[in-house]
Amino acid sequence: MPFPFAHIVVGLPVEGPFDYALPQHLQEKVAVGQRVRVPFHGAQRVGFVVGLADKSAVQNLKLVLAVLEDQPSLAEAVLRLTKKMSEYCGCSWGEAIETSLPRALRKPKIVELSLSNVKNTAAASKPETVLFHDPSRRERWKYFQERIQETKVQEQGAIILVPEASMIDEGVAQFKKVMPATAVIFDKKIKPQEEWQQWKMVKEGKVAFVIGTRSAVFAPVANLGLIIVFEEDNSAYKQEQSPFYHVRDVARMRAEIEKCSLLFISTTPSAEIWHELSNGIIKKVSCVPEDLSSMQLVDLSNYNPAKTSVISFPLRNLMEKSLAGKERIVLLLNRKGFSTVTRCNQCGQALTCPRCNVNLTYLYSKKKMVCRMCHYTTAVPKICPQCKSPYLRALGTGIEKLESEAARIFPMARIARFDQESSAAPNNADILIATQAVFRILDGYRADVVAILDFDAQLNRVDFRSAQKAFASLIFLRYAAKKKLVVQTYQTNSYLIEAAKNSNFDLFYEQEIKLREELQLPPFKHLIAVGLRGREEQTVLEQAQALYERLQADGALYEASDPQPDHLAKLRDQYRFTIMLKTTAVAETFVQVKAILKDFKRKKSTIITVNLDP
DNA sequence: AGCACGCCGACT
DNA sequence: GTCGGCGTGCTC
Repeated sequence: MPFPFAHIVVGLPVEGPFDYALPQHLQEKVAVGQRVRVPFHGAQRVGFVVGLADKSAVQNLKLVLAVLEDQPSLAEAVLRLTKKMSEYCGCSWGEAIETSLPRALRKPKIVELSLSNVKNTAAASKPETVLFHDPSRRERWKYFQERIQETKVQEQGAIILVPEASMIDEGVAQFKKVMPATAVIFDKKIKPQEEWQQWKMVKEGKVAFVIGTRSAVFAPVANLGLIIVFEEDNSAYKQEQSPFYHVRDVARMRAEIEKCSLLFISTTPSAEIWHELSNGIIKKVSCVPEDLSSMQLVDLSNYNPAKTSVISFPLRNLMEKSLAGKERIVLLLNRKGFSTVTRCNQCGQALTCPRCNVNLTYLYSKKKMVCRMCHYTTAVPKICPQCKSPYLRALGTGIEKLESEAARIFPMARIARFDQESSAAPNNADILIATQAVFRILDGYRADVVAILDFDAQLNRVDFRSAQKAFASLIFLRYAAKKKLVVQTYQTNSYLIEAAKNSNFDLFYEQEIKLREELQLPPFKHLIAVGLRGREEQTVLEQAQALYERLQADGALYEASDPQPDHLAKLRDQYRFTIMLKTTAVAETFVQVKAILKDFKRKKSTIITVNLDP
């Protein structure tokens, strides 16, 4: 029986659904999950049909103008997934649907889809969630191939998620070893037209295996048997714009809705995932090998590096021996450029970015001053902009300065540098001096000795995940170094370093999870960051304070913290403050926060964002 | 998000 | 007297 009304959502941050009337000739053609063209607030937009009805409570309904496709581009399971995601991320249902679709379908263009002939076959085995813990990364592909084979045998499809586009090629190559040429690639960097072609192949059931980055989690695989997430602790899986979703969470929702298996393949799983091993929700398959390079600590409190060099004496001795044995060394220092601070010796003024207020980095190679946050670039001043004296000094060591220092200490060594802008690894360097960007090539690089010069900088960050991240990089580097990992630090007796030194994962996670519980951080409570930003510091702060008071007044579901200036309080000419909410009831808190914001927002031109578990 | 409607300053 | 500034409100 044809329905005369439709419930429709749009890709805007407005609650819906909105009711529309269906003209007679469209009633036969329209179905739930289809894209339609609708008039909305004076303009025409793409609407998504989320329901049909035989009556509506709203008077003077507008008419649906056109149906944009013959088959619904949104399967019922994806509709449910996006609905759940919207509640969980604090975005509208329409926004969630829009992010789930290829860019080509966000425009009101008419498309044709052939009907998929994929039959839904239930898997022979019961769906399960598995963590494959493989710190050496030697076993992951074998395990991956076995699971892909299984999925294929059960005539189901799979989604394979990798954190970065650079990992797609390797994934495809490994995939092809078990199944020649039947995977499709999803990544936001490909052209919209190409993305649409790939999407269509999956939607029409021509391909059942998808490999890609973040957005691939929404791929329209019809008979989904398995979702694989590589390195779920990687922060690239978190979208840093609205909707602020994390792939790990969306993958879990999807696995639950579609009753499919979920596999996390990780070197250092997140504390959130590890915590769920204890309650049996996730099953662990462990592959921790016995053989491992050694780890040596250099206690910086015994060697006064600030006065001499960022290369401590023990490290220097070790490097000498290593170089004599024709070994290859990687020195890690996570500061690009030559110097990190340029200060006037006369008035003490440091050169800062006019838009972000952070110290400008001096790039020796380009003879420029740059801001590491916003890439603001300026010429190197000859005199102090404040007092006009000519005594500007470059302080703080970046990798360019380290390079010249290493060249002075080891004049015979071949030295190369690697940072964000570098592409390939040099193949004949004795010493490679690098920032964290080197992680992406280290798997294919023979590094005998790796030394972290500024380990403490990783720990002293405000981010509550800094311990997790620091631990992850220590473990990664221990396996990347063939012989030895050297860590220069003041904190030689931290549990994190001890756990990494003894390759004791249980110790690290036990301590980390205990700490998270004490501080009531994820996974025990969720954080919702309500961020305010604007060009006038005073206005933003006043707004933040007022909003905080409003939130505080209705705070039965959550605890609200005072508005705090962000880590970078001024970024790209905007002042930023965050109010942090802690809660166990995410969806309910979002409903309340949204109600408060709706009533509050009618103030000034301040931008407010809401980010779950930042 | 955008787009319309609304109430206060410099123009023919 | 009007054009248009952005601040605020609403979208079936």
